[in-house]
Amino acid sequence: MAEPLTREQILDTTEQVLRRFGLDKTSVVDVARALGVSHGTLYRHFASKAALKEAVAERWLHEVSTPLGKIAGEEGSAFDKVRSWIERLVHIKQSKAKEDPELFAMYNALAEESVEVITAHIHELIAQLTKIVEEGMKSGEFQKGNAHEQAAAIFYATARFHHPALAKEWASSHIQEEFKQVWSLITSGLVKKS
Amino acid sequence: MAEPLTREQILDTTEQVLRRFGLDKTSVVDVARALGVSHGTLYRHFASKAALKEAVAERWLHEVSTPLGKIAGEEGSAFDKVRSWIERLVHIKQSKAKEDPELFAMYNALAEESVEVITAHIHELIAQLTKIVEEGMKSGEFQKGNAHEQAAAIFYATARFHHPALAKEWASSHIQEEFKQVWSLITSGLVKKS
DNA sequence: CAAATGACAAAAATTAATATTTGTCATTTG
DNA sequence: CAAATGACAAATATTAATTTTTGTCATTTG
Repeated sequence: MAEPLTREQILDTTEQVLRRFGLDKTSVVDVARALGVSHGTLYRHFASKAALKEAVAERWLHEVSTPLGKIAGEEGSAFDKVRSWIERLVHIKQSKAKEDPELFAMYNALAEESVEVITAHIHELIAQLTKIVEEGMKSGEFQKGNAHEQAAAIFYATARFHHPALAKEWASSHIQEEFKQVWSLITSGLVKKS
Repeated sequence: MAEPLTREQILDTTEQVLRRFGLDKTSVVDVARALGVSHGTLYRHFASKAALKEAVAERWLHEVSTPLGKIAGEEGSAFDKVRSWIERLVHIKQSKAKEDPELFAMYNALAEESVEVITAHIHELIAQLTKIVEEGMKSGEFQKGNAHEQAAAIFYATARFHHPALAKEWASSHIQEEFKQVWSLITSGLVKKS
């Protein structure tokens, strides 16, 4: 307690308080109380409540992008990797949503308050996918083309299964099947090969 | 005014009042006043305020499904038709959202209150698409398979461009390009043809 | 007598007074 | 003297009293 307050300590405690009280009911005073400091102190570490929430959102999104980045960095066929990557993304989002829907909704609301944080997160994810797609184009597994555009297309074509705004629909008993069908459409294409 | 009140008259006026006052500020009394009747009268035509709103939502969604149904019924190549159908769907949604975002949000909120109405609407749309896909499979334009599943996959893979929950993202300057890339991915597929 | 009314109770929403929260900064503490 | 405090004003949110709204139904109207 005599130690100086760190940014990570504040973020840990902020998350705890947010989980207990919820996004709307959490005040800076609540966070300060949980840390045993005055609320003025928090303003020496974060410029505003918005900046504090932004930092929490950023950290939460890194929990998604970090394991995915590992998959993108592995060895192996690009086809297997792109499939693992997307399936992992879908699984992370859907399992968080299923385990604790309220908490999932709260973190998403938190993230939505910080457009820039979300934008950076999406760019990071598409950059990871781009890397895999580039490999697949080089190895001859995938059709040649603009890897970044192709990666974005894969990401957006699967949005139904990982975009938080569509989380309500993940409760459907067909969602797993639908993902498989979309994935098959993306990989094989609609049009008959001549 | 001596004429008996019709269901369509009530729905027309309800829409007018909703557009003026908004979803939250519109009461059954407001609608009755605009019609020049007592609010008790409306309950002889609709079981509840929810039922009245449901009927408005249903009518609004038919404005989407009706023109699309015409495309599905036309003559011509299945490939052209599936493309026209999806492009039309995307265009209807995005232009409504762009022209009057508040009104678009209101009608969507209205529709979201009636899960069954939305479910029926989506089923109708996918049934239309299924018809086109079936033709394409018969004519040899498309790969053979389960037409309904394939239609659903096309619908869901393009959700980013027509699902109202994602309307915020349609303002992006890249949205048109992204649609083209997703469409090309869906038709040609990611994997290199041997 | 079919269609509409309007008075009514219960539920829901609004309002305005009250209290909390955010953000600042001069002062205090170790 | 760097780090933290706490008193303060302005902005925001909560609460509880008041009003409106929903839905019903016995009565009225054409």
